Amino acid sequence: MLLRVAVNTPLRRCFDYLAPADHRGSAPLPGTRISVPFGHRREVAILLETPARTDAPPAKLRRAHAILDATPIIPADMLSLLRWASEYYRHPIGEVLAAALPAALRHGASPAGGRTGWRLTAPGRAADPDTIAARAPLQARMLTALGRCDPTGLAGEELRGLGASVRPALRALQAKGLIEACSLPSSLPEVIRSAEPGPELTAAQREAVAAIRADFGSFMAFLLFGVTGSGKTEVYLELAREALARGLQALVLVPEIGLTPQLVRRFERRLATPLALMHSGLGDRERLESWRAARSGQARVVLGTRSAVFAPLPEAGLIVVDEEHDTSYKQQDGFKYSARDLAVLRARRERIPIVLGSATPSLETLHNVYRGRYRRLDLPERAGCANQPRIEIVDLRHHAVQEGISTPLVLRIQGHLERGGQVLLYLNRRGFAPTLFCSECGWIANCLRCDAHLTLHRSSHQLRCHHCGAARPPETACPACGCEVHPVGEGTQRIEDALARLFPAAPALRIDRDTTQRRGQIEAKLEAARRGEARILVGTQMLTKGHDFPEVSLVGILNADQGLFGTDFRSSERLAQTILQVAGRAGRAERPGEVLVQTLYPEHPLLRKLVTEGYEPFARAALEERRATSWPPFSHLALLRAEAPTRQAPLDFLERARGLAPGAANGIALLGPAPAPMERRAGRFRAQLLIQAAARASLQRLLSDWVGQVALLPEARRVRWSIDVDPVELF
DNA sequence: AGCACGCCGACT
DNA sequence: GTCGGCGTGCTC
Repeated sequence: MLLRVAVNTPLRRCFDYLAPADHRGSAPLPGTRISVPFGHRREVAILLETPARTDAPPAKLRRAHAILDATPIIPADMLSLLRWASEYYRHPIGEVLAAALPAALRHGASPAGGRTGWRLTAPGRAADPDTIAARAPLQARMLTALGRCDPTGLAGEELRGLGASVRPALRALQAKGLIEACSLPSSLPEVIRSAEPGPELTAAQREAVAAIRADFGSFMAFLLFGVTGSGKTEVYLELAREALARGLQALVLVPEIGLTPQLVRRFERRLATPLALMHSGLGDRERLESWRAARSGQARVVLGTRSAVFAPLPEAGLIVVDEEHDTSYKQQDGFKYSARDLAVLRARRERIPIVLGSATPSLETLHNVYRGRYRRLDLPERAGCANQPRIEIVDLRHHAVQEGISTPLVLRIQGHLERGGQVLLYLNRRGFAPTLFCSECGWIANCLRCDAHLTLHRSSHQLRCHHCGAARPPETACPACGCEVHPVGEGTQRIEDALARLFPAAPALRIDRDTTQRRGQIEAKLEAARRGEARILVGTQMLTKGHDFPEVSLVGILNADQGLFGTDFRSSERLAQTILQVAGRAGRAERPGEVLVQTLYPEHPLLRKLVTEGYEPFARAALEERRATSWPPFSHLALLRAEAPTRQAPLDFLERARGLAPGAANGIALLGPAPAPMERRAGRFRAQLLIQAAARASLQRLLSDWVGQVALLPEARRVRWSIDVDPVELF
């Protein structure tokens, strides 16, 4: 019997093995774990099929060590989705499967049951801890503790509190036959008895729920297009409740930064059901626990970030993707999948409805609505009678600006503070100033390893590179001419300083990656902000995603221009989404909100459209622009990237790769090779080749042969390269 | 990607 | 005489 398996390696192929010597009976099913010898190592591989014959030379064919599961660890439908994704994103199947499974399962953990722990054996129960207390006090304490929890047992972590070297003590007790490993019940949190009632739904919310409910049991993709504050989460909760009532599981995906303790508590309280959480902050053990809870059906709701799209759900009934426009759904390294796109595909294959929620949907999703692929549901009103904030543009060419804050904004801040409102200022730049500059000779503080300026961080007295992390003390004088150097531009630190001078009576709070490095710090800060301890909040992205500040009545966007003329075709879409997401923080309670957007280009047509007419007219205009210029969603992209310690190697590799591609046919254009917009990063030179195709199918046809050939190029060995299908970042 | 093999410089 | 630099080749 032959076993064709996927091994966790970057190789773009499968490997065939003979069944283990002791194997009897029928063939194992695809998705089963197989322990195999691989080179000089032992690997846990995943069975893909049991072919009748193999092309492998007989001399190389080896025997698998063991078949590890009686039933597949990956169900057939998930395995098929993953194989499809491996093909579509051109990523090696072994790594795709590895990304979809908790690492612990590749290290021999059991897919079933609860956590492993320790409990007393019969001799252990009979033993008297006091007899060993003198020579082995830790072992004695363990026996006592396990005696109290007999026969359930205790987890290793629970025993850790008893002393320093827990592991050897456990091993000694096990060797004496006093304790044994056992399986513990799952550690899901205590379920709250009764679900807390939610607010009464608005008419629009009720309509949305009814429309989606009518499609339970079949595939349909919905765009829940709800302005910020319209209560999309209430719709998700109601739908999840409906799924639970029907005995189905719900999968809720949120952006990286959106999975906050408040959101988890809200789901727990309102649904009164065990949740499985899946996010990057989990350890191997916790990840395994969540995976088990989802797979056993014990968890009825799975709440997670990107990778939760691969959660096993035996009774899947509904998928929700909140803030579907968020770019964190696209994995940026390794297996570069889009969790949002795979979620839609998963819903289609499992014949269940999927809800994509956003106040600022991606142009791709809107395009799918306009051409009838997705059904649209609107939540046009803010829940709880708050009005939409009014957005105004401040022309930076016609107003004095001190430290990045224009006079009209200063006056407006003053007004709102006097009336007791809270003010939020958004600036997508950390640090004190974007760089240090000599006005005599033009010298600029540059990173030695990147094509980037160093950012001045005054509080830590450092120049830091935000791209490679390098840091050094700032120059006191220009190294080129000896003249004085000055910080140029504004970062959040500098704004914070400026505010302290402009509004000494109003305490300000800065929230960015620099002030919230420790875990829980951001929660504490947000809580302080919500309690109104700070009158002015200054922050980056972190401040804007999903957090509510009911007392904020004025929002200032300090540097809109970065997004207006960015390097890629998505810049204006991003800017619009950022402006509206930040604006959404204003006026959530009864107070109407005001938003001021500072710009040097108040006449920019898309910005005007956004401010005067709103997101959708903006989006329609932006889509027209995309159509005219043949960018996605009116074309389909793949990006071949390469990097190496020399400038030439990536370009040579990409040039050879380009030469392997069939000539410009089938509406396919090859753009490049060209150096990346930031050519040098962390000491490596980067370049890229963009493939643009009129149709997804022709792009896939090209990639299917080409990527394999590219991988075999001798030049490929001299660079680090990767392919990104449907790239979100073009640098 | 790992990992082993292999072939040339500075140390005991 | 060996430790170890990273080029090259392989993983059923």
